Parts: sequence; C-alpha cells; structure tokens
Amino acid sequence: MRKTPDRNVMMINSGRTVLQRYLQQLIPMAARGLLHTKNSLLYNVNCFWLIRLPTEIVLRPVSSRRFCLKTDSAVAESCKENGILVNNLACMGVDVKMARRRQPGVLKKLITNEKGLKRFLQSKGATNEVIASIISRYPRAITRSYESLEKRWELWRSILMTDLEIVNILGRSPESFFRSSNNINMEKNITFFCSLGLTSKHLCSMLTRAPRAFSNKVELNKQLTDLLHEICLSLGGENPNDFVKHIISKNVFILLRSSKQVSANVEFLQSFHLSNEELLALLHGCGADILDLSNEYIKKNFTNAKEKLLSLGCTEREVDRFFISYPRVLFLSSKNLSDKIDCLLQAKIHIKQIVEMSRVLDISIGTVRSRVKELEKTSYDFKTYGIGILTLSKRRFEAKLEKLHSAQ
DNA sequence: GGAACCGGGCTCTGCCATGGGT
DNA sequence: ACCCATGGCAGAGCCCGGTTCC
Repeated sequence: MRKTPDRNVMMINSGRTVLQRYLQQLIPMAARGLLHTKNSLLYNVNCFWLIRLPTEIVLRPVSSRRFCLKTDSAVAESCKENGILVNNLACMGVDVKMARRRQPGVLKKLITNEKGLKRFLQSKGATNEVIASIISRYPRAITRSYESLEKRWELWRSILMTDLEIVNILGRSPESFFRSSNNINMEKNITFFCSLGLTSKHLCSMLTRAPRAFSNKVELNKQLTDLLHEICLSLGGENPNDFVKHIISKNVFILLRSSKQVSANVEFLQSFHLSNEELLALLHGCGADILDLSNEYIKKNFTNAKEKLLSLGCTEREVDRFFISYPRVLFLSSKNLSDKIDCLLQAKIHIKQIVEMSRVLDISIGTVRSRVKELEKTSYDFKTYGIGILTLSKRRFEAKLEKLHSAQ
C-alpha cells in the first residue's frame, strides 16, 4: 500500500476506493436493469448519482452513453469514460483528445476534483488557459485532493519565493508537480538535499530547473549521491561531500539520470586514460556538464567527431586533448559539429586552430557566418591574428569590429 | 588595454515501461 | 485487468562577462 501523506486524505481516499468499487459494480447492474425497461428513453437522458463522502458531497452525473448498447470496440472503450467529466473538461478548455491519449484511465474515473483543482490554481494566480493546458498534458492532476494540493504547494513555497514562480513551473512542466502525491517523500528530499550542504539558493535553483528531482523517491536520489561519493573516493578525492554538493549544484539534471547512465558517462571519461587526479579535476570542472547526457548519444557523437577530425589530419592525441579540454562539444549533434567545422574551414581557418581553441565550436553557425562576413570586410587574417575574436561576446565583438574599421 | 581563460546562466519535457496494489 | 506511482530515457547549444595574464 502506498503511503498517503495525510490521515484525513487517506480516509477519504480509502472511502472513495471502496465506494468506487461498489459503484463500478452497481452502475452496470443498474444500467442493465434500466435498459431492460427503458432502453429507448435512456439514450439521450442525463442521469445523476448523488454520492456522499465523509467530507464532501459530490453531484456526479453519469452519461447516458454509459448505457449505450453499441458493440463496436472503440465505442465500447469510450462508453467506459465518464461522459460528464469529459464534458466538464471540454468546457474548461482542456484538450480532451490529448488527455485521452496521455492518461485514458483518468477519463473513466467517477470521482475527480477538476473543479477543486481549477479553484485552487486560480487562487494561486493561474489563468484558465494555463489550467486547461496543465490538465491536458497531465490529466491525473484532477485526481489530487484539495488537502494534498495545499500541502504540496506549501512545500514548494518553502523553497520558492512566490506563487507565480510555481505557476510558471507548472505551466512548463505539470508532471513534476502532480506526478506524485507523496508529500512526505518530498519533505524527505528537501531534508536530504539540505543535509548535503545545499543552500536554500541551491534548492530554489534545483526546483526551478529540475522539479522532477523532488518527486524522485528519496532513496533514488540517495543512490545517485552515494555513487558520486564513491566515485570521488575511488579517485582519491579527500572531500567527497563537497564533491557531491559541487556536482549537483553544477549540473542538477544529473538527478534526473539513472546511476547506470552517470556511471557509464564517468567510465567514458575514464577511457581517455587520465590519472585519477586529472579525472577528478575534469569531473569537478567542465566534465560535470556532460554527465547527464545519454551515454549512447555521447559515444555516437564522439565516434563521429573523432572520425571527422582524423580525416582532416588530426592525430589521435590531438583529438583526445580536444575532447578533454572541452567535453561540452559532445553536446553538439554529429551533423551540427560537422557543419560547424566545415563552415570554419571555408573561412580559411586551419583545423589545428579549431582543435586548439575548441570553444570556437560554442558559437552557432549563424554567428560564425555573420562574424566571418564582417571580418572579411576588414581583411582580418585568422592566420595572423588567431580565431579568438570569433568567441567574443556580442558587445565585445562589436567594439573590436569598430576598432578594426577605424584602423583601416 | 587587450587577449585569453574560465565559469556560469538560460535550459529540461514528455513519453513509455514496470511493479505493485486493488 | 486495471490503475497508480515511479524509474528511465531520448532529445540535443549558445551566449555573456568576470578575472587573469601578457
């Protein structure tokens, strides 16, 4: 039995469960009985069931479609849906088709809290459009009780400053808030993250950027931090606690990855035959950036990029140095990286210059093209003056360009 | 003063699979 | 059989500016 955070909620939920099972059995029986006598009349009639719960009275209509006798399997499937719920949602602007595709079971439920959810979110400043979008994308949101929503919101507000920040996150990622109603687990996560030495500022950033991490079971988060702890110790690190805190604050998305993936990515970096000290420094620095990437993606990109660089005359050693000095290049898709290199070569930049200044691959192809074009007007020679100019920020580049023009 | 180095900011959801409960 | 909670994974960059070095 899954834990529910609140005793009252648990009672309501268990009451509902018993009642639901009872109704699920009762309604078809009633329907059969009624159909036997009033089949033709019932087809277009809305019938309301009065359901009394421990804390609330819900007037729940049952669609006449429930009594329809069509045999087509698709229609039979839709007959199981709570027609009035579906109508309610449609009236709220919910994309019912999307909701049905994502969580079909929710539309079959007899007891839901869509109106309560709407009131709750409205009171926090969410617009009707945002609420509809939230339910369309994560229909299970309407199964959360008011008490559970209040508690969860309170927990989120203990980290974030305003209701609006939470509304914005919900609008972006409804699943992260609604996927679990286990508020005790969320509390445990907050305590756990604090115990790692992460400050409220860190927690705020984590909840904003990777809210899903707070819905992970605390054991799962602990499993990952234990792995990081072990990695640090196995590499001779002296302060594993700081290492864990540093990696998480640097790349919070690591908490959304399995230990298996993170492990595989560390192994990938190990394949460059670095000393323990070097690998530790790499993980502490720019190596942390790529730990949350899909391992297959990293390997694929690495293989393709390596092939490309070797074909352009680079040595194995240069290639390895290139990736170690700037692992973030592995973020780039094979095609993007290849196109970028071609673009730089076309501008008469030598491959050795690119390999030595890998940061140049940080810039978008569009920016490279426009900057090369501007520099051509000033007869800028990359061989003589280097390619560092391409990596400047927009403001610095424009200032530099102005000077080049005035010097002409 | 200018170039090079470096760290950090923004961003990252939506879907499917699975195990367990009912 | 069905649903829920949760784990896992695919997807795929660019830019800015502070500090240090020469």
